[in-house]
Amino acid sequence: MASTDSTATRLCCPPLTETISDDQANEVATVFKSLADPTRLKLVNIIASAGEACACDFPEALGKSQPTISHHLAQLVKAGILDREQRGKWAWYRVRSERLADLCVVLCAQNAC
Amino acid sequence: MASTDSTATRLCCPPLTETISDDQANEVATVFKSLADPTRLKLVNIIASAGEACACDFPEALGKSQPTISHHLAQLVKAGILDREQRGKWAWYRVRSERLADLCVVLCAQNAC
DNA sequence: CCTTCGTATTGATATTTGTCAATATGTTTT
DNA sequence: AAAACATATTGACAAATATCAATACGAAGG
Repeated sequence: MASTDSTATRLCCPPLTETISDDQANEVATVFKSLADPTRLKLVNIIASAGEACACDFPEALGKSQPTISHHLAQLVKAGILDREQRGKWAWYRVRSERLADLCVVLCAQNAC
Repeated sequence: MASTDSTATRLCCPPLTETISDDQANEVATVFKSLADPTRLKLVNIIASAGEACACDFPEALGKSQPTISHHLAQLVKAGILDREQRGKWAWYRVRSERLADLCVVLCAQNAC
């Protein structure tokens, strides 16, 4: 039996009593996958630390081709990690903090906190 | 310019002022990668919710072959997510909560909280 | 309208990855 | 020592992925 005491004060969220479903596992894995690449992590990090950032700056900042950057950004948007906004001919990106927070909740549910 | 107000009370940890290094990005990406698979997520979830679990139960529980399970467990151990303990002929696994908490810190550093 | 320029898509390729059958390793029991 | 059983490793293969060159799309500005 598990040793979780459900009465204790917890920092984040309650521990899971049931195991996650196939759908949940697939969904969460998809989001983790979007963060499981150094280039995408750096994109998120740059955008998060700047508040928002233009796609035009990433190829030089990361030493990757424009199509590669575009591909990674699209993946992050599809996973719900980034928001995209067109401004004239430039594309600006922001981090969706709630989505990152969702991941924290998942981690906490595995007794991370 | 970023819109982060460094004076505000924060739940988890301070926001990053500098972007992460190549090494950091590679390291964190590796750990996220270990969680970026539905089968591995379920392994972690089962082990976390039970406190500890024996490898012998996973093939049936997850509908995957024994070598496949063994491979996934090895990846999680290598990434530091699981601890392995040999008991007689059985292998028992536990979740390394600190390592999951480390990921929360990374997420929080991207303004997740 | 035509050009320019930023971004997205397509096509191609090398690498990585998830999976299982077959086999090896290692531990316990007889 | 030999048999039995749990786990790990090897080999093989299909599928997914990261990357870039070439090209297409779309929005400003002349």
